[in-house]
This record gives sequence, structure tokens and C-alpha cells, in this order.
Amino acid sequence: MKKQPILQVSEQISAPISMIASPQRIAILLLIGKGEACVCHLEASLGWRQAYISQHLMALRKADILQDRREGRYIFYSLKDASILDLITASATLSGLSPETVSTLINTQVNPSCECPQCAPVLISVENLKTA
Amino acid sequence: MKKQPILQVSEQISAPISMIASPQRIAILLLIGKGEACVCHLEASLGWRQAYISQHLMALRKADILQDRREGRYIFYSLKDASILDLITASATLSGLSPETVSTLINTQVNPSCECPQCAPVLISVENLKTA
DNA sequence: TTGTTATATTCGTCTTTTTGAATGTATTGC
DNA sequence: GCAATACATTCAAAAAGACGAATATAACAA
Repeated sequence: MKKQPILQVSEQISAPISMIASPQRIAILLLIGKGEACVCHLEASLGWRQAYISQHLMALRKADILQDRREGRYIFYSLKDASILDLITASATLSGLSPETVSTLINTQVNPSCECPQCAPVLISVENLKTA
Repeated sequence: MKKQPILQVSEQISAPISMIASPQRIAILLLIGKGEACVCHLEASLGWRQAYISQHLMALRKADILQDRREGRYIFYSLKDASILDLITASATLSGLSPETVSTLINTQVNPSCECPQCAPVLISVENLKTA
């Protein structure tokens, strides 16, 4: 198969699409949304094994779609370029979903099953408040 | 792996993306663009075997991304929803390509190697013109 | 009807990707 | 130091997809 110029450009174009072309990747990206999410958060929200989630995160990080930030024992992932959400929204529209449906999913909600600093911020008891 | 609601929606969202997540599919869609293209046109432009192209066209048709129209011996394919080009453009932008680069590729140019009615319209000779 | 052209389809193999299992590493608390 | 927690990495099996070869169909022409 000869490599036509158009195929070379197409290879470049298809890179981001190919990277996120799976329900799992889409779900992870939606959960991260415009905010941050740690692995335990995704674990609690998706119900998958930790290692499995890390594999996807690793791939997305290597593809420069995600970036990570360590905070103590937790590592928070966020989108390197939020416009990847536009791509997801565009695909959702094509499959008949309303942009609103997507936006409600994009919002990073607190998950009560997750115990990371973001989902379960340390509560200050009344007694501690007094001394503060 | 349990199926969380978000995964079900993600499956729906990922359908169009997954369908076009390959350089070959992208190239074909760009060549069709907002116009029409027959298989022989794609064959001439891409330099691939006919059967191989037909396989991709068949898949894209079954996925409701393409529609076809027969005209004599030729079958012309066109996008069922031109907004799939927006998805392609969005991915191109993410990979650092300018929207202009994409638009120049989208234009359906005539290919001198293709002999379909669109690329090589029947020329009326001077003599035939006289009698017309 | 027979041949030719344009395209479709089926089948099998090969390559890639996905996913699970097991294990490794970094950080915190004791 | 040691144990526990949060996450990463490697490896291999399984599933999916890509691609080539061969063949089928549909329309036109003679």
C-alpha cells in the first residue's frame, strides 16, 4: 500500500481520536472533566479494578491527553487540553445524545464512596473549631 | 466488570468515534467531504485495492455514517451527516493541525486518474456541437 | 447471451488492542 | 526501621480489528 500524502495527514488527525475511541476511555475522561480526579475516585465511580484504571490513565498520559499531579499519596489527573471534551461532545451529538446529557456527565461530582481529600475533605469537629 | 450508567452512555458516545478511528477511514471521509465520491475515485486517489476500499465503505455504511446512490455502473458515496467532518476537524486541531489544512483536504477535487462521470465528464467535440 | 466494468461480499490469517493477574514502587504513619 | 495505602508496571491470554485473496453480483455493451 503506497503512502499518499492524504494518508499521512490522516494518520496525524486520527491520533487523538484513536486514543479515546473506547467506552472506557470516554468514561474516564468524562469523570475527570474540567477538574481533577484521583485513581481512587475513578475506582469508586466506575467499579473497576485499580490496575485496570491505571493502565488507561498511563496510556492517556503517554499520549499527552492527561497530566498528573501528586499530592501526598494521591495522584490527581486532569485534561491537558479541555477541548478533547468538544470532540467527545461532537461524537455524542452524532449518536443522538443532547449536549446537555453530556454536560451533566462532565461535571465532577463528589463521590461519597471515595475518600480522597477532594471527595471527603477533612471535617473540623465542633471541639476543634473552638480551639481554632 | 459492573456496568455503571456512565459506561452505558460512554458506549453510545464512543460509537461514531470508534468507527472512524483509523487513518484509512479518515482519509476516505475527507475525500468524500461534502460532496460525493465513487469507489474508483477513491481507488485512484488513495492507490489501494478496490476490495479493500469497499470493505471500509461497507462498514461506514452499516454504521450509518455513509449513504450510497447508484448511477449506472457507478455508486456514489456521501456523508449522511456532514457534522462528522467537525469531529475530524476537532481531532486535527488537537494534533496541532490548522483547520485550514483540513479544509483544503476536504474539498473534493477532480482526479485525472479517475474516469467516473464526475471526474471525467463527457467532452462534447466541436463537430457534435455543430449538430447540437 | 456473453463479456466487460464497477463494486460487493465472504473467508482466513495476521496484527493489534484489550483486559486480567501478579507484582513493583512511592508516600505516609507508627 | 516496618506496615499500610495509593498507584504503576509487566506479562500473557483473549478478543477485536485489519488486510489480502478469491469470488460474487449488478449494470451496461455488443
